[in-house]
Amino acid sequence: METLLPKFDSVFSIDCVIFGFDDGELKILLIKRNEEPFKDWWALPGYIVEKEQSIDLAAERILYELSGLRDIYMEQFHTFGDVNRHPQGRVITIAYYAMIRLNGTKELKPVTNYASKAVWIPVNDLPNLAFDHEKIFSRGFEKIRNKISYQPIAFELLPEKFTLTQLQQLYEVILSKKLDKRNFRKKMLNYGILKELNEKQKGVSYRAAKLYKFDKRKYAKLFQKELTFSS
Amino acid sequence: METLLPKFDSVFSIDCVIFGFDDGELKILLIKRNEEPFKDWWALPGYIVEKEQSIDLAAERILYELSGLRDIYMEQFHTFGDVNRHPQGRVITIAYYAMIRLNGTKELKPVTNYASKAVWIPVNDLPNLAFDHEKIFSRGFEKIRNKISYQPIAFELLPEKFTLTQLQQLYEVILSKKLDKRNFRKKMLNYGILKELNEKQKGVSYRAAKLYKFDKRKYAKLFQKELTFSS
DNA sequence: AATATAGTGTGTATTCTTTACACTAAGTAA
DNA sequence: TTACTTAGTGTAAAGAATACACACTATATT
Repeated sequence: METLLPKFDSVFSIDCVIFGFDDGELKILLIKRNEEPFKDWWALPGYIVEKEQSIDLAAERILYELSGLRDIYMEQFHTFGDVNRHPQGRVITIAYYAMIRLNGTKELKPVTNYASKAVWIPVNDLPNLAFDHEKIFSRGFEKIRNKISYQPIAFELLPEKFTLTQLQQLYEVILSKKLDKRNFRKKMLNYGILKELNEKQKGVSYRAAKLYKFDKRKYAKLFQKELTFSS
Repeated sequence: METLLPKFDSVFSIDCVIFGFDDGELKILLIKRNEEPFKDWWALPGYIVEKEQSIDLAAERILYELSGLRDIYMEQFHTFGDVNRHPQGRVITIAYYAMIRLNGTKELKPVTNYASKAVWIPVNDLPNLAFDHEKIFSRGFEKIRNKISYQPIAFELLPEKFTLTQLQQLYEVILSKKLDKRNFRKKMLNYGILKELNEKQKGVSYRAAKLYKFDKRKYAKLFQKELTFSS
């Protein structure tokens, strides 16, 4: 039966735009390529889909192989299919994004040698990237910027316990815009998806802020409501 | 250089979910397949991407070949890549959607014989579809339902001149929900993106309604504003 | 000519949400 | 104890969303 399909040499690949937040900066995960083409260039972690692997699983595998990161929930956001996007032939790439929390030092270690290293780079300070990866990144950034305005995705990027100021800073970074402190806090607290903890920030040389936790259960409820439309 | 890419027999395809609105019903474009596999089944218009064609252009071409429709602006919404979604091998499909206005009788005529015919079918009355096309359709429907709540995409589906009642009906169909007439009209008129015409509906056996036109220029302005976030 | 029918078109009060805006409180460091 | 830095807080005003009911008008029917 296979013979019925018209064929030409073609390949599917996956590229991942993985966001992290650290030090007040939004970062993405980049690898240094250790293969032609674009050997020694910076690139999004990405590789070729295997024959017997669904694209979602391929995405997980590829991210793991190139960075050592596992169990990251990624979501597909766009497929890039320009004819000449890859110098070696027709490669269509399916782009995924994820947001993860950087617990201080999350170890990055490629487990294949397609990449010589993997590092977090601030989005405001990106080097030139291989292939059309700058375009892919931009689209991914657009995606989360858009999404954050109707879903509180920011929590995925923060440590488990965070201050309201940290939360606000993250919104400001993603939206590229200053927000009013009082209104921001009022709104966030009103959503009722934050749990106030009996703990305070430590190690700061000024008044320590209260710590909060994201309440997933309440969020699930709220979000259901948000998705309905009233008369 | 081509030889560096690891290969297996694989194919990209495009599938299109094309929405139309007619007679108070939301419809999609289906074709009757004239090829194995799934010969004589209903399916979304879709086919295989050619070697030297970007996926966006391939989408246009494929839609044209299977339905005779041209110059339809389609947007990619998801890529489906389960290993066994196609019985003849590994086929990853990139799904596009569009919304178009059915000017009474827009002629549908496949120009290849991959399809024996193309027709509009109400979304509430779909037959079984080939491959995983039901899944693809659902996802596309979700997409427009979601989108309509923050962008007035409904205009793309209506004739150039329409009444507020028609507009409301379309919203109700897409959202699967009744809306309040007074509030709906107030809101729509408030957006300022409707141009009232000096014409009335004709051929109805009751009081004729005013006709309106969508004002694209004002919409562009409004939409820019919507995408910004205030403090 | 009168009437039935079916959809058009309209206003207001209430509640909720969003915005704009500036000072005091608390903790740390010298 | 003072200087410094960030945390934390309230209110008034404007705007948006909701709930809700009846008179008007064009046509078709008798």
